[in-house]
Amino acid sequence: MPKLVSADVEASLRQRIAGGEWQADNRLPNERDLAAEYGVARNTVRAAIDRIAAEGGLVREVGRGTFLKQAAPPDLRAIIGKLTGVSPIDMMAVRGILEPRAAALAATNASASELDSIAAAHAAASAAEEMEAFEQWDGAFHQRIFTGSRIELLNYLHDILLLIRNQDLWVQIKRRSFSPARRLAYCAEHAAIVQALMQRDAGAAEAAMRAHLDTVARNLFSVSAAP
Amino acid sequence: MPKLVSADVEASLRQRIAGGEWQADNRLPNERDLAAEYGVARNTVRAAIDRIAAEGGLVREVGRGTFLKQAAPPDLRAIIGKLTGVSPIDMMAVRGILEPRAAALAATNASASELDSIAAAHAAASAAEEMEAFEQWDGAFHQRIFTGSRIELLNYLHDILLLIRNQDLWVQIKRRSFSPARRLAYCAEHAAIVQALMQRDAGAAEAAMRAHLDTVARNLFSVSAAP
DNA sequence: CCTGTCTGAACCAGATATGGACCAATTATC
DNA sequence: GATAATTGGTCCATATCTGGTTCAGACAGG
Repeated sequence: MPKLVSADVEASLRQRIAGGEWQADNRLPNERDLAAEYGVARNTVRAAIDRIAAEGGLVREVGRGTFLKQAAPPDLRAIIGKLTGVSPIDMMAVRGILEPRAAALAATNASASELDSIAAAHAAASAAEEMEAFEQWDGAFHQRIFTGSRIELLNYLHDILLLIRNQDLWVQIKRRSFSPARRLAYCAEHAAIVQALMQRDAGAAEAAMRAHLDTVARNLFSVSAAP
Repeated sequence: MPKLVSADVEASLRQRIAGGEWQADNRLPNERDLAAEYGVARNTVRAAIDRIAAEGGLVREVGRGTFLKQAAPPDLRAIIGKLTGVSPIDMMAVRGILEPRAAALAATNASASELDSIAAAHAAASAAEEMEAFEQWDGAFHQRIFTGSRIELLNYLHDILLLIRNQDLWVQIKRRSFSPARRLAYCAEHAAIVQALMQRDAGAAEAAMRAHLDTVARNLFSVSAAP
């Protein structure tokens, strides 16, 4: 039975914090008292507090105590939960902010092999006949541009956007807007981006990406797909 | 009839998992307890769990236990893990991409009350003497600009950035770079942003935000804080 | 007899918990 | 101002809990 005690303590503390138990003076009981209260060793309580404090919800000060931060930080899980309900309009707006800059950064920062990898994804997408295969390589193309930007965090944010993009509702929207003619148009725009990247022309890459996203947005939100 | 015992255990376990018996903490009883509960040898229980785990429904961790694998998709978990290790340089690069655009959008999209709320956060930050209070209002100031952009997804992405910003390591970096003189400089730059927003001047808001982030980045990455 | 399953047991290695000690910074007390 | 008490920070040796592995033997069915 007595196993993963610190996880239990952690859960209990989180609950009590959320319940406002110590909001009066923003101060938690000291570690020794908490350990006694829970009937566990101090190190166990410390492990639990460590995990909560790592997320920024608590501040510890030697000789003073452990304190609540005034504003509780948003929980990542909750954020992700909200992300699932994001509208396609918002999605394209954010892509319109991130991707042109990512392309510009990739033009200057990407290694030669990264550029090759981007070009390869473009080639594979161009060769794809079916929508599924095209979608996959299109996703890889954009992903690799983010990788080429050499900004890790930017890459992670795009991972999150990809999660949204792969959700059912989004997939349906994409399917409705898909047509062979549009696929060809996308490939031509991709080619322009690749060319700009290869020439290390940041401004051109940014502009080409912006034009591409404009096209995608226009197609996504038009009433029906062209025949 | 000692036959098909492990199959029975397997079926029972599957049923209990599906029934949500252990969803509270995602954790199954340990193998020895399960064996005792079913009146069976531990090896038998292990064989049953082996088959369930092979399908990916369970994860076993030596020394910890056997857990249900249902929570977040694995790629999401990976993203969460990576987010905690992001470098400050990356962080500022991404802020430099997102925030000026958010400011521009807020200049055109924010409601009057949202603008008031932004101005209020600026005023509170200006009035704050201690670093902690200033940090809090500074965070609120930037957060409210994202809210004013009226792009939900942008707001969520900033939540994620805030999460990183509230982590221990990041807090230490900020503390090192903090000084009263710099706080005053930040407040002056905030004032310029607020003025541009109030005048609904998207271009000026974007430029003011960009200048502000440049200052912040320069201060963060300089060797030491000014006296 | 041979095969497959279950039993009961032992031991391993990794993760966690314990109980204690000492340190360093802060605060209260004299 | 000196001293003591309080509090978080760090470390350690030890114990316990957990899944991982192996083995010898029992037993049923072909």
